[in-house]
Amino acid sequence: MPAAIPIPVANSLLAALPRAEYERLISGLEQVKLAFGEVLYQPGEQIRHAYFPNDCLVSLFAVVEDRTVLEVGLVGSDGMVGVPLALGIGVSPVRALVQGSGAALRMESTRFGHEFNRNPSLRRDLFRYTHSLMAQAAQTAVCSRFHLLEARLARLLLMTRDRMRSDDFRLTHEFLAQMLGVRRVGVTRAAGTLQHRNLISYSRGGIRILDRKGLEAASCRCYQIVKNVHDRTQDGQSNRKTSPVAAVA
Amino acid sequence: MPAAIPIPVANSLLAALPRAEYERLISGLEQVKLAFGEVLYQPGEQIRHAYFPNDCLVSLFAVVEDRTVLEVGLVGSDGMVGVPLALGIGVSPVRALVQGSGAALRMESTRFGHEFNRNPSLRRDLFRYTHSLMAQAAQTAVCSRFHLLEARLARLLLMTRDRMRSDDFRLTHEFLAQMLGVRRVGVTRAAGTLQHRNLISYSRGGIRILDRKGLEAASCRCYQIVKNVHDRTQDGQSNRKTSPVAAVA
DNA sequence: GCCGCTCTGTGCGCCAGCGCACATACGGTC
DNA sequence: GACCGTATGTGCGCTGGCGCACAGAGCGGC
Repeated sequence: MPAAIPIPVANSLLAALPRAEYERLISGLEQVKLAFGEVLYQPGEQIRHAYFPNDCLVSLFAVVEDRTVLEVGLVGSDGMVGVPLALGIGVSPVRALVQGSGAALRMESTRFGHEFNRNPSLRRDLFRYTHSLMAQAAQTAVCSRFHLLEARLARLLLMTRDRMRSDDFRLTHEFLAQMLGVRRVGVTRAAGTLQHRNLISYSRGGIRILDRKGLEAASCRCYQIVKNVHDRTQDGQSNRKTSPVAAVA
Repeated sequence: MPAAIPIPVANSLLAALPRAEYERLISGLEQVKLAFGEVLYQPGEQIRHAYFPNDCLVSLFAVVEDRTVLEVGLVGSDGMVGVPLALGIGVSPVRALVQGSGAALRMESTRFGHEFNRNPSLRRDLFRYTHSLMAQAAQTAVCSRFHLLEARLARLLLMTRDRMRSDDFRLTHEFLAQMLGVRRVGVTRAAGTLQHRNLISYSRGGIRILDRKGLEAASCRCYQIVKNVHDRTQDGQSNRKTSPVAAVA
């Protein structure tokens, strides 16, 4: 795909790149459509591509056994799937699963490694994003240990909203249950309560957020904690001139 | 502390450095004694130093509220406290608390930033270590969601053992409870069972592992999963000649 | 050798979420 | 417009861990 053809880039990591670096990168990027349920990585397996979501959503799952699974990260147009590549690691520790279908740009792993080394802005932003993902995983751990399902569900819906940049999206109870590491029935109950409180409405695989503020109030603090880290580390990302890799903020 | 004076370095990250890079680093390192219970970082606060444990042990906690806390990482002589610095971040998302007193080397944050940029071997190893920590956090999340306390306790003891390089260590039920995010009484029960099975023995703040193999059998798979990632990413760390930052393994 | 502090042990009622089983409702297909 | 697959809703008994309260037991200090 020649660099001359403009590709719509909603992905913030790519959009924040200075023109020169962006131009250099774009020739290695390939536009793909990711379908719901598609598995991008399996734990322990080689990472083939880095993915930059444009309008799709990818969940990262820590896996014990095939059904014993918990979401530890959620990647939308704000990030990249494949951060281990930025750390010089070629094997994924998690399962990456497409939760909302849509478009993404991807780059083959070894090529990504080269571009990454040559592109200081990308490097800086990706390190920041990696940090934000770590914080997300850590907070998920406490959260799922201590908080009630209803609050956790609210948090998950809000996180999904932020990454989809939309108030309604397709998502079944079954799938939400997997992400939260609970039974489907548990989600049905919790979602029922939220709907009854007029915070959301849903039917057959579709969810709509009616009252964002209310949902935030119903969620646990973990939502804000993670969001704060994310906002703090991701802002001021564009228009930088110099980009020391490890400048201490 | 002049580079000429040899400091005993048990820390694997430092020990693995090529002589030249090690020499350059050592002058910025200061030896400190870390006392049990000392808090090195608080979430949201500035990171002042990077710490390289020699024979102490530091727990990383994700925090919701002051008492609502879960261990998401355990750092011994195999690693470093302060990995956000390697990602260009100056604020800690977690609480770092000294769990086993002992010696460590530390370096002031901004200086660390500079050395880190100049030192390709350190950079490579630290990125790998960062990845290993991420995997640890992710696995902790699933683990504490799904596994029984007894198995989780066994896992924690094994992880402590590996990082202390010793079969007995000082650790109260109260403290173990904090790490696991459960009541002290829960730990007392679980530890009682493990002792009754002759896998460990303990009394008043001291724990000894009697049967490592048995304890592994009693623990959940998470122990091996995390250990595998760690071993895989950390081996072949010494005697490298070239060190591309993001070589894809 | 006594005191006091910290650490460990036990009992009891409670509850969120589990596993299982089954009932209902929506929506696309032919 | 009948059918079928998928999505959602309800009931019930079970259990791991919780919160609270208190009982012993080791160890250091004086």
